[in-house]
Amino acid sequence: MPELPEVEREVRQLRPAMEGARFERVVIRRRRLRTLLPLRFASRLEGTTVRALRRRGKYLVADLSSEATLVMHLGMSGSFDIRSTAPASFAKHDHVIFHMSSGTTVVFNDPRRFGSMWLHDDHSRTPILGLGPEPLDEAFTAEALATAFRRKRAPLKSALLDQRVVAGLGNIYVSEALHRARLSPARAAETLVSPSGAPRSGLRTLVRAIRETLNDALADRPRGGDDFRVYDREGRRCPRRGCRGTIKRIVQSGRSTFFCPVCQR
DNA sequence: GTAAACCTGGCA
DNA sequence: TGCCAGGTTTAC
Repeated sequence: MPELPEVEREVRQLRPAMEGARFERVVIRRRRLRTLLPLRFASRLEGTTVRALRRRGKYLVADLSSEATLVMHLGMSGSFDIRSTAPASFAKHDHVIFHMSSGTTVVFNDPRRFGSMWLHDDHSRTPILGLGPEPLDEAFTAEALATAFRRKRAPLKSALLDQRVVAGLGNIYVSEALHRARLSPARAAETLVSPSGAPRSGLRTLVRAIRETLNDALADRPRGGDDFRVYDREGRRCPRRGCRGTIKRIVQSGRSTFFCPVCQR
């Protein structure tokens, strides 16, 4: 469940267990995640304290007392379990276990193993380095997006999935935000930028729509099913007031996109 | 640019 | 059995 709102929720839940706490024992049950955890991963972590736990895009970032940084990504199916007592046994896909000095045990579970972790001494070559702006930060403006979209022929859908353009959007919230902005996912990104490089009005609408979509998702309780306007709603009525359209599913660069062909242009 | 690859599990 | 899944990277 991992786009920006879900990762943010994960970070907020982990904070009480991890911030200010020390890694007492780290157990790696499977080293081969999306990347291979280095041999000394556990020993380098043990004894260090988490100064702060934060989110950057879809990454969780722990700043450590050792000056190193622990970066974590949930992939498609990763999640953290917080247990107040050390579990007697582990589930099939429990890959990494943090025994914290706070007394809680944090278990990283990931059936598909698309998630991973990195431990960096220096701040170079971190996966978070190339990320675009945080969509909920002030730096995420129509002007900033216009720079990224200028002469970009890619459809809006794939342009917004590009984490270098904006960090944290995924397949669900791109569909949701584009519907809210009444923009077609197939439209070329560059059509929202004027020849001078200035943002067109649709781009301002899009920036607002992205913010609202993410803020709504953050305010809600965890996803429960019928929470989306268009995502996974092929064949259903468009939820926009007065629109008689039907939600369509198309495939763009190998991934499902849901939209209303009537009100999204 | 898009397709395939990395994995497992759930569902028609 | 085959297809689909909220991600990212690598390879045509």
